[in-house]
Amino acid sequence: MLLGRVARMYYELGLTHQEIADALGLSRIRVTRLLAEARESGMVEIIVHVDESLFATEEQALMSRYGLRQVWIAPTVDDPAKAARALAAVGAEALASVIDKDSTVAVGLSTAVASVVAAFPERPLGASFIPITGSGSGLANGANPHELALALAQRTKGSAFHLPAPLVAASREAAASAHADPGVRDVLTRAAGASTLIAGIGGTHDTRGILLGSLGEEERTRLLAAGAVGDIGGRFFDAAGGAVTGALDERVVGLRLDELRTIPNRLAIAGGESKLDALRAALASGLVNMLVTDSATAAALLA
Amino acid sequence: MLLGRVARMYYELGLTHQEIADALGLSRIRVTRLLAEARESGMVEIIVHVDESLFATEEQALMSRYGLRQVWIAPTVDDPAKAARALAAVGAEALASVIDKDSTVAVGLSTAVASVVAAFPERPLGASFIPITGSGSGLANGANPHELALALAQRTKGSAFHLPAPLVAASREAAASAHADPGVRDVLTRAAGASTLIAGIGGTHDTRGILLGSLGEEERTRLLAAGAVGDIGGRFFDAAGGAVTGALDERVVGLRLDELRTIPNRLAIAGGESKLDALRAALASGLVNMLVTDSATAAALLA
DNA sequence: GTGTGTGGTGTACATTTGTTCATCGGGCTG
DNA sequence: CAGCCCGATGAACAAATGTACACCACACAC
Repeated sequence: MLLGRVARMYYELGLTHQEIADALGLSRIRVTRLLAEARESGMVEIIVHVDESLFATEEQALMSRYGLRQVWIAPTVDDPAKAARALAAVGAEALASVIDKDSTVAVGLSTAVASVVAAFPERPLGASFIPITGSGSGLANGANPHELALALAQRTKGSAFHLPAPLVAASREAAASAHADPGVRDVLTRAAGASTLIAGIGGTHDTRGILLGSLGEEERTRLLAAGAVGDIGGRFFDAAGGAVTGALDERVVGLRLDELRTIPNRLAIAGGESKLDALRAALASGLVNMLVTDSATAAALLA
Repeated sequence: MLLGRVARMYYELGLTHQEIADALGLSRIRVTRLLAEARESGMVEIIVHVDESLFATEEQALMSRYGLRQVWIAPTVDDPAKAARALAAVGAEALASVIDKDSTVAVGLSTAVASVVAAFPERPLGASFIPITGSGSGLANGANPHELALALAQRTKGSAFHLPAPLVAASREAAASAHADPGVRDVLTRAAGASTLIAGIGGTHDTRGILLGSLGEEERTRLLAAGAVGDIGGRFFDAAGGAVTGALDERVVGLRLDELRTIPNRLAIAGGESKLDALRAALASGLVNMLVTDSATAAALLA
């Protein structure tokens, strides 16, 4: 109610925060916050009436080059925080355009997906969201797949599933027994039967990835030696898109790459130079068939 | 094209003017101006999803008190310039909601109408606009009724008529001969047959009105002595809404009050204490049946 | 009661946005 | 060709907006 008054006074009547505050007996800062809330909540909708995309030609080129269903490109910006936000905004747009109320969406774990979730507008699409991996134990908040699924479900007034298992179990036996749990089994089966996958792609060039950052040095060198160039949901793959198996892989709880491939719409979100090798492999091998990236990465993928 | 890129980068991706400028090789100031243009041109649309009006109860009260078809109220603000803009924004909304492509709109001359025109969004409604009075000779620009009609026609991709005559002729004979001109006759007949009237209301308490300000002291006292409390399009009326005739009235070129009354939708835009008496008379006598005003004036009209 | 957090609030500051003004160049007129 | 006007441009400034931080009140636990 107050929200609506403030929003209309600002956006329709062009008053300043201060003037609205004076008129309504609030503090300016309060008005500022109410306006932010009004935008967040979707009460204020800003539409730019332009049909064609910002990078229509590059998107077209990437689609035909790698046989992709759809590509979205965000402009590359210097400030990394801003770049992530821009990528996330485009990613949110992409996700929103791909899903509808009948969609079941498998949700991967990555910082890119996390920021897409944060940028996702509240809109009653009513889809279901299912994590494709277990949760990290001591991870920073917002970086658990079920948190992401839950947040998406809340924003779309849809439903979320929870995968009660760790992302990386302590041993291969522990992982096997987690997979054997009926609840886990059920959720993973649902995830494999999803209509859409949204996932980030981890690179192997730096140690900032959620998973890679948590591994020991030894584990990392073993992965690199096995030819790993990147991962989706903790499942590493090589330059040809083949699964990199081994000790780590056997401890991961989540869908395998061959299971992911059964999902019809597979949307990857990734940008930046460190992801290039991983992206090339994932795209060329058809691991994903839709892409959200930034313009510099797009150019590199086309070169 | 550039406009669209800039608008999307700003509103959809949340980049700052500076960042967009850097990315596109423009100066920041240029981006600022492009964004202003994008908003002006309607390329950027901002919708606040709130059903009820800001002052629903007051609007309802005014409607039943004076038997009006519709009332719109803008918040009262201290800064007069801002207050005028807020009133104009609400007035533009009101006008836009009242007319459609089949409307013929009779346009009165007043500063309030002029600012509504300035605030009117570009939208292809395609109505016709017809001035109800002649044009002032030496008036500041933007304050000629045919300029207002023309501007409205441009913004709605509609058509405008021109009334080639002075607002106040030099003598009653000159006014009569102007009225006798077939072109003038024709336009005034069209105006009288309009579906909608939009007009400001002039008060008699200060000399800032477009018309009143141009009159001599003697003329003014004569009007006041005759009981004039306000005017619409140069036609003064008394507290009962009756026409104030006399030397000035005979020199005015434009529709008479009884002719205005034949227009079905009669929308007045006026606010401020100096207009109160005029508004009361116009509303109570049914001279107008729709009103745009500010909240303080609304409260005074209800008291 | 005391500690401890949590949500809401405003102050002070940093950043972003908008506006004014002087300048520049290009085209038109005399 | 000079003179002039007009629109476009950016620099410099003013205003508006957003954010980090400190504070307070309240609730809850011990």
